[in-house]
Amino acid sequence: MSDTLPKGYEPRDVEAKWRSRWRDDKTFSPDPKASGDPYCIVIPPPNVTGALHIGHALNLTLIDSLCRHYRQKGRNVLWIPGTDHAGIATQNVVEKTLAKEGKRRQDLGREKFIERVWQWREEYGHRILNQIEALGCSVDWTRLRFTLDEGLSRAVRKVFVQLYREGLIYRGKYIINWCSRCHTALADDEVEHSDERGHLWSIRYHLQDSDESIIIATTRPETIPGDTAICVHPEDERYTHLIGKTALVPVLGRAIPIIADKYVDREFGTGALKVTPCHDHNDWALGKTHNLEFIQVIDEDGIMKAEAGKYAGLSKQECRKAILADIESRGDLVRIEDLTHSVGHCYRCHTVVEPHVSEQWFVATTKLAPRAKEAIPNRITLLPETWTKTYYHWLDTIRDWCISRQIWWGHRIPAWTCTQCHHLIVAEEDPTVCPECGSHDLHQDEDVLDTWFSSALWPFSTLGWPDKTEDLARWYPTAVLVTGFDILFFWVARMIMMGEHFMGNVPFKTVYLHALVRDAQGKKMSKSTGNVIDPVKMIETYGCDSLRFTLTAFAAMGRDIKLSEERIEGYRHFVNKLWNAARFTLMNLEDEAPKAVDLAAVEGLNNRWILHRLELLKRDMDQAFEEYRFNDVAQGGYKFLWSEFCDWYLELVKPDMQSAERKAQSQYVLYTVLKELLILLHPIMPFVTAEIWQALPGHAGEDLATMRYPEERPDCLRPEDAARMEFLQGVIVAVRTIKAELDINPSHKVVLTLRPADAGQQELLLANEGTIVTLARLERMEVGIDIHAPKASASSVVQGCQIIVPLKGNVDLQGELARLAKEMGKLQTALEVVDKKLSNESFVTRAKPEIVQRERDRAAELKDNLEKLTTLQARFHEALENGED
RNA sequence: GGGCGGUUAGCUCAGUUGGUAGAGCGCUGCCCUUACAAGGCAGAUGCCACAAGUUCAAGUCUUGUACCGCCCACCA
Repeated sequence: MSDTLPKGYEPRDVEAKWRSRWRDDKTFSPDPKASGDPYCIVIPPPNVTGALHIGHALNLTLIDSLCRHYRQKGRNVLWIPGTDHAGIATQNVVEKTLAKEGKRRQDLGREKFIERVWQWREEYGHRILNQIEALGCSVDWTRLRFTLDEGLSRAVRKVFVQLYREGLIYRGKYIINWCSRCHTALADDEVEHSDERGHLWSIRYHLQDSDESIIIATTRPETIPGDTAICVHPEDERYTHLIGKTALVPVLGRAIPIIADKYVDREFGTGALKVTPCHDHNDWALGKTHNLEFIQVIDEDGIMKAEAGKYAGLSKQECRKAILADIESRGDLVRIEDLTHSVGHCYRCHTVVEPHVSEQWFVATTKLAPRAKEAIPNRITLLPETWTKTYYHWLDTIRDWCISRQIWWGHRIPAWTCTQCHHLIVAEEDPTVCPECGSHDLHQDEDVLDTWFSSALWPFSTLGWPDKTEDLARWYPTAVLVTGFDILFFWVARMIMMGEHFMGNVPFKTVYLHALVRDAQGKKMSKSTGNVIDPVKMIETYGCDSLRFTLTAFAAMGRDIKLSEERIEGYRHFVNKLWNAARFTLMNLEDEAPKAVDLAAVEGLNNRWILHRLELLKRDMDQAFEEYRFNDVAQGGYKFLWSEFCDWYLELVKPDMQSAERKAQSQYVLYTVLKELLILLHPIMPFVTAEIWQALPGHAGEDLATMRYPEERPDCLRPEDAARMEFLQGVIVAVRTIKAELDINPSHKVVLTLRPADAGQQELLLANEGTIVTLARLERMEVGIDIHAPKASASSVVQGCQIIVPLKGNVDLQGELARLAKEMGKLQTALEVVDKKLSNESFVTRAKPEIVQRERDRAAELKDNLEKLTTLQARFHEALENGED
């Protein structure tokens, strides 16, 4: 006996031990020259500001299980870790800490502030990395990257400059989304819309030199000073006579034209619309097509500008009040209605986003979109497939991507303006002199790039691009991208665009979009709702493997995960089960590894059966990984370990351990099955499996993470033996059921009489007498096709074999009658169903012959079992009436 | 308005190519059988949302309906 495992599994110590071993040994740092097909995954880089949340945990667990699995399969696996500088988010965090000191970033100045952010990152930016490690991720720490590190910054510059030269990056004055709190432009998809209750004000605009007037409806009266037109539908009879006339802006009295455009919805409001090109996206478009005046009245801090006349200097909220009061006092406020309308908010700080006109940089994604669209499904497999339509739709309706941000933390835009001649220089290296006028007085653009700009380069920049590195040649394109569907547009689509453009090839061959993790009620987890499950806490409480197994078991493709702590607790039992199965195994092995035997020729139905099941499991799990059916991977392992290995095989093998002739080979089978099972489970639960592995005789000091997937053993596939085993299981279960249902104590040893259906069954039963006696807990058993049995017996039939348990003395005879009746009833209805099918002429002629045959076999068996039970029942009645036997 | 998903046991969900409905948790009863009481054994519970269609055969394929959820667009 070589029990070196402690009685209880202690995840904390074990996990710490293996984490440091994997780190110190650089176990997951592959050599690009090593053999094996390349398999690379880049981490979706978490924000440096971030703490590991349950969504990361799911994402990283799935990626890690893939990496570990394909490493076992002999692929040359590289998983690159890293973090994202997260421009706005990080700047916000550091600004908050500054605010506690009573300072603003402007007080420090740009340079000092950035220094401060780096300093913050040095201190706190590693938290998320430690958490990634705590989750057991097999990343290569020697290749750790950061979106703002030196190499990636070079990549960003090169990309920017090239796109600029190709005309795919341009600068221009456009209406963009402005967050006045973050003080920066936002891309369209950084704006989150939500419905809010507001008001719709109907306001009368008087016509110039006329008594006529027109009533418009608006939700934002504060923009009235910026009105430069009124627009109606060209076919709206209420207003056709006014088209071309001139109206006056309320209070300010400025003259504006009344124009017509089909864009106007006649049903909404009054059917007349005020046009404020500088403060509304649609009005901007109207302004462009109708060549209107552009008057900006709200500045980037939300303060009314001089153009707003008497309202200048007011906040936009104050202005709204003031202008409404003025309009009302003139009798031109016609109506106020409640209105629920959607309002855009900053995805970072949730401040209401203001449409704002300013000079910004754009990537012409409209030009890059077609190739990215066509990549799927031709060069990239998108899973689940259902996202393809959504992806296409987004690319079809895409607008150019606003990439400049008016913040300090990020990649500064490599563009300089000559203060002398205003020449614009875009260059990879900082220029010192203006090529036009020779001036040295150059001013770099103040803006930085959208964080997602550097993220878009992640799959090749992390591999060393723009240098021609060995890594890049070896591992690009990467194998698969695993991420949440919420960043399909932010990130995935843009990586495809950039990969195609700069590498001439897609960045990954497969995209697997996993679900969102929700709470038990299906609500999104959020700190404010207070329904978050903290993975770090879960790891501490239940162990990392429990958490990982739970997440994997629920990761069915295309479906959200509803998670609760109870489920994690539940799967901890599974970890424990594995641990104890291993302890049992070790207790039954010697100090040395058992001597190998020819597994294809091994004796014992138990051994042949479990080896057969193991072969099937190996195939199934491998296939499930290939198809990203993570839930099936987990379920397959669960079922095998618990329902087959523990519930049956370990019980079946116990007698062998007392048997001189069986012991040696059963020890080897037991050892082999456990070992291979550990390998199979390792990708999902790396720690507990690694710990058990090194405790196995012959494997001391070994690291399971470096072991290969078990070879197939086709000789061990024995469906006939599996069927025999199932028959024996059926017999054992039948006896247990009789005992349980007739309130016979399970430990009460009965004499079992078996009347097999044929010689084959008889032989099988006799050959496995020990097994049956032990597992059914018998005094002894008697076998014979016509063997005598007491009439006062409980009975059952399994595959035609009669199971007879004598009911001597104080037993519930009525109970047995009821039990028999119930069992026969079940058989009866089943038989009726099958008979009905078989008597259906068209079924017999049209269904596949093998299906028909199966039904016939089934009918025959049901009929046979039913007849036998009927006979047994008759005997039982006799016994009741006439006394014993 | 456009798109997508869901509806299966009390709860949470699996159900690959159509061929006898499954798991976990929970529940009931019995059992401390020396790996595990975080356990073992046995049991109960389903008009697979509704309707029509295709088919010998539908949880599975087609169409429609209802309810729930998500995404995108618009919202003066």
